[in-house]
Amino acid sequence: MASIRDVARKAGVAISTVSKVLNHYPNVSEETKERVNAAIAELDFVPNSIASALSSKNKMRVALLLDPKRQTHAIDQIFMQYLLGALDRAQETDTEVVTFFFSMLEGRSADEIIRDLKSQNITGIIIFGISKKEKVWHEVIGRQLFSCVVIDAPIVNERTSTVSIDHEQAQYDVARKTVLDDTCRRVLYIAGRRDGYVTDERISGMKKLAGELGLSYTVRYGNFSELEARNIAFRYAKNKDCVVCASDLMAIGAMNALIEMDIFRPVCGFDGITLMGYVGKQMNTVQQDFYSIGRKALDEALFLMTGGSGRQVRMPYSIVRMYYRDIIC
Amino acid sequence: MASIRDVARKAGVAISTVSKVLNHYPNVSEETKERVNAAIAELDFVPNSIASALSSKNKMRVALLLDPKRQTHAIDQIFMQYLLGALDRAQETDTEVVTFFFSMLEGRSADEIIRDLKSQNITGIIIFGISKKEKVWHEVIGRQLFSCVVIDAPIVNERTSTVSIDHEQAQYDVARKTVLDDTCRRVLYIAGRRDGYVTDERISGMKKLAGELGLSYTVRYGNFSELEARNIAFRYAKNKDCVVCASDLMAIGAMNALIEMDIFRPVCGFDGITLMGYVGKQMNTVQQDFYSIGRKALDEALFLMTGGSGRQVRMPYSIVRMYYRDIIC
DNA sequence: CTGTTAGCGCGTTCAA
DNA sequence: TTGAACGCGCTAACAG
Repeated sequence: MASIRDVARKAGVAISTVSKVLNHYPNVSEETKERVNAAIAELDFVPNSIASALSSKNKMRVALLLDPKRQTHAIDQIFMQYLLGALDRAQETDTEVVTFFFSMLEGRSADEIIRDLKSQNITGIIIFGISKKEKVWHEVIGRQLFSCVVIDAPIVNERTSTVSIDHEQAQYDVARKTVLDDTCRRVLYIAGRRDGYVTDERISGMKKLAGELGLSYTVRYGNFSELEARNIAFRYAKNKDCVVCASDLMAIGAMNALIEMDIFRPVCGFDGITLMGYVGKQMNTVQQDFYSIGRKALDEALFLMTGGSGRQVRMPYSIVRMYYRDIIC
Repeated sequence: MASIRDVARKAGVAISTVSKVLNHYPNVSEETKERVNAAIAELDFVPNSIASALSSKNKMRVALLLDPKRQTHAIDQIFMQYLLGALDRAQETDTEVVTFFFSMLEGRSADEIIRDLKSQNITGIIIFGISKKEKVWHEVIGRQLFSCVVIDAPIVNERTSTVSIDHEQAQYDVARKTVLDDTCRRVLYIAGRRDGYVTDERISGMKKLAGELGLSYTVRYGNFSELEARNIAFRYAKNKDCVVCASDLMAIGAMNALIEMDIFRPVCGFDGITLMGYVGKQMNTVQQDFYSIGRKALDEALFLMTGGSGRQVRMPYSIVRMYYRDIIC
């Protein structure tokens, strides 16, 4: 691998000059700039990112934090989209990124985690998925030692931004479509987990809709579990006109229960995971939503790391974020 | 953040001495070792991994390469397990890891990719999922400039190892159980993709079983698609006694077809994805398999990076790697 | 066994 | 506008 020194030699300039060209400094004449670029091209030179990170104290390194197993396995698809979006954007913006899973830091104190992160020169953290009782992480965020971006959790401070869709409105939209299509009056709403931030927002959406249309609705917590949703549907669906679920996985569970009970009720989910059926095509739009959130999260992290203040960022969402299938049985 | 110099000062030794105890060098007296460790503890010192990577030319940095969208979205769960396993092991062995997705390097030539990787001081690559026609990557591997570990693809050279389960045997086992439980004679085998490495191995397993038990079997390629499997089942399942699929997703598709046709046939899948039903519990064993493969892959990368020669590594697999459900309709 | 010295590859003053 | 020189934090010879 050619180093910056080789380039300097070949271009007949000093190392620092090459560095300046590389980092788009203002005070370099067009002529030498061209000579340097020519040398770079000829030598196939690529700056060593580690050396650069060590030298410039302000190289951005951000940690991506995922928790695949906290809620349910089946949302891995969503995390993948988050991850893909963030990594893509990281590459575009020339940002170094480190992937973590919650489990890798489990059992450690906030101090230990902070040291660990600092030792890796990490200045920004993006957290995909955090519940209300993740005490340690709330402390890490609260200390404001890193620029943090939290997805789907309303935590904002000087150095922390939150990125998410408007879950209340989204749930409202989805439920509304389901209810109106079949003129339902009694809704069974299967929510996620009590300790999840979005859970309450989604319930609010349901409540709002019920208020507007004068519906009756029952809320039960399915904890994003297919099995629990199934059991809930078994128990309550019969006297309802439709089932609205806070996740596709739970929608599958509910539907299976309906099939076994041999009754038909419209069911709708939320995430738009691919598995939801061959209808397929349009679901990809929803996948895109998660991808976009991942990208946006990285941008927001950069924003914070370059001095921006924490804020709330709302992302758009696809209305296709819904599932509905007639069941013939 | 305290640096190595602070530690040296506080312990009253030279910087290099601190470095030696940090890296567990042999020639350090117990006494100074303790003094240094005390200073480290007091100052809450954590070595800066970037600086260390820059300095020691042989610090291991390995790239994890995933391709979530190549086959089908629903196997994200498997990739997550791979990733988790590899990252966990990386942390345990103090190895730096960078996560990539195929899409991030798409369209680039082998040379460009190599430069990119080299510039990041990457010496090892773990590829989770590669098809026969990934020309560029085959070239990168062939050049033997990196220590490569390829999952589920039989590529071995001086610097390349392959890690996988015995797909032939596994498919044999799974199919055998399905066939024997219901004394089936005619099997519909829905394979994956023609360009997938494991596809042929699995078909061999099916063939071997058919030979031993004198079964008749038909092979069709479902390309790991739920929809295609569904169509195949619609077309061929009627005259068969059971359906053996190379993936759970295809098994779901096949089952749905059977339901719509209102006929019953045993169906079995392969991956053991969580979504496969509430039976659930035991499926986790299979998830473990993927996690273990991820871990093993990282170990193998380290082995190669420290001078080991490429080889084939076989991993054990759970027989629960199967799906079977009675359908009442 | 310990300390001194020289880099690793690059960013960044500060003179020139 | 350019370049020499220093330093980032650490590892790795080599002396002592």
